[in-house]
Amino acid sequence: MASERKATADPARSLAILWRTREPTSRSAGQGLSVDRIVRAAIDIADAEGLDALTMRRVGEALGVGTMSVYTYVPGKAELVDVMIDTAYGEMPRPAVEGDWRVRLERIARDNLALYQRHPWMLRAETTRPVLGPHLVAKYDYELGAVADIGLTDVEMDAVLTLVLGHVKSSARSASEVVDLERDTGLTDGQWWQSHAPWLETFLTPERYPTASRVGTAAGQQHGAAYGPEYAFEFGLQRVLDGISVVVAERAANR
Amino acid sequence: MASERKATADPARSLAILWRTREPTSRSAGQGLSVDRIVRAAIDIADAEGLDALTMRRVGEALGVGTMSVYTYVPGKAELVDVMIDTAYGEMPRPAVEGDWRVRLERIARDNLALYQRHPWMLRAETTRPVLGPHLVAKYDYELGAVADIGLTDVEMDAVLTLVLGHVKSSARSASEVVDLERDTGLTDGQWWQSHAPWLETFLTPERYPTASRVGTAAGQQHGAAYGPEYAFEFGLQRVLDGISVVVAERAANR
DNA sequence: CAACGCGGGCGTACGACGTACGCCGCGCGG
DNA sequence: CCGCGCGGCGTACGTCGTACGCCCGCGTTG
Repeated sequence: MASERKATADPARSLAILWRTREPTSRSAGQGLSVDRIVRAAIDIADAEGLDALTMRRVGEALGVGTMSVYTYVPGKAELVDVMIDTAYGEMPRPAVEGDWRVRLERIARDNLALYQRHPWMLRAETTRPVLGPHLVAKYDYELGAVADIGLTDVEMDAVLTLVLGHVKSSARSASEVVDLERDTGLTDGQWWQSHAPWLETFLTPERYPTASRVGTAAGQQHGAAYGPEYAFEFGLQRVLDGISVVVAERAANR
Repeated sequence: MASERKATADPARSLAILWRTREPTSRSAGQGLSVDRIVRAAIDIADAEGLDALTMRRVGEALGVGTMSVYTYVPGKAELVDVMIDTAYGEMPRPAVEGDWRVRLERIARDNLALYQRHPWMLRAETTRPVLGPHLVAKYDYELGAVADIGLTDVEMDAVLTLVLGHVKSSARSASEVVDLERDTGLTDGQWWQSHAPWLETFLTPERYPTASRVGTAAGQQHGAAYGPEYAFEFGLQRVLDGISVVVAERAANR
């Protein structure tokens, strides 16, 4: 079986917790510590102060409990983060959406973007393959429903979803970087570009980098206008959906 | 100016190193330590053993030098990583490609994918906004050239590039996860899915998750056939390019 | 009703890590 | 030929994740 996975979580351990393989003992029922309380506290910390502030000691403190007590319910920090991620997926809405596949996919994209904005730490935590917890599976099932019955093969359906969600994640990451920057420097994105303008003019000269200097300036002003990442998200999303509609139309024609 | 940025690099410091603001002293010229040697050693370590193995002590050892000597040339680990990233961008090819914008963009996508496969640590390191080093700027300038003169606005050109590169990065990340998994568990991706099959059948039942179980199985078999992430990359890339061609055609018609 | 055993809770400690600080000793400019 | 500046580095501190073993109180059993 698995062996010396070191800096990374043991998927089997995470799965056991996620699917509640272990029933609560008579003792632990009621008050006292529990996986749920630990996960909730951990998510609160990460939401408020970021992944770097998420410390096992911090989690213990937040629960009024010794650091090592947390390890009674969770094998390690990596597995805790796995459970946090699945829990976050669990809080997403899954409404039945009126409209065609494009409307549904667009809705899914926006819901996922909102999730990442609510929990920016997910963008840094999801570095390894996500563990197949119950909420992730439910989310996957729900989202696949948006592209079912439009003539795609199963593998294509998966690929479409992967493409859309990948774009959302990229965009969310860009947006999150802007937020981080503002928090860390106290400058808005526009002010930041402006404060670096003299420096940029020194090195990013039109002679050396003709296209980059022109487009970079344009994109930078866009940022100053306070809707840089949002524009990239919207533009990219429409392009992706346009591209998907090409295959969908193809399949419909060949039916 | 900047202030208490803690776990993150000081961009001004990184920029100073990247653009060679400091000229080499008479003493340091010749043999001895240098930013270049440090960065080269660090990249070698990260390529071979991943970002987690990249330690200031490790870098010192690799150069036959005390740990703290590294700090003479580099203000800290975060800035070192910044310089590593820009250096990696510097080794990318920038050929003049024959063909239309689609051929050029496709080539760019493949070159970037190859970069991430050669340096998987970049996928985990590029979590904050990349520092505008000389090689990144040159790369940006080169890649913008692929979509210049096809009727897009400057902001749209930037958005197109962002979209394509975002897709490449997402795909590269998926592919890298598969490689990591194989290294850590000794199982191929297919074997891994197979070993979890009984478990999946227990929880991922068609009754509870009708679509997910069917599509997940199909996608899982695709992985077993040893081209999961590659397929997602190719499929997504063609969709993205299709989507871009829609705007391009629109612009051409309205000219 | 009493003794027991087990499991939740946790104090201490260890081995990483990044890096601040201050000391050397070499080699160049005067 | 001398002094000093700078490259090089040994030590040490604070932080992290977590292994290990102890304690105490509860639920179960005779």
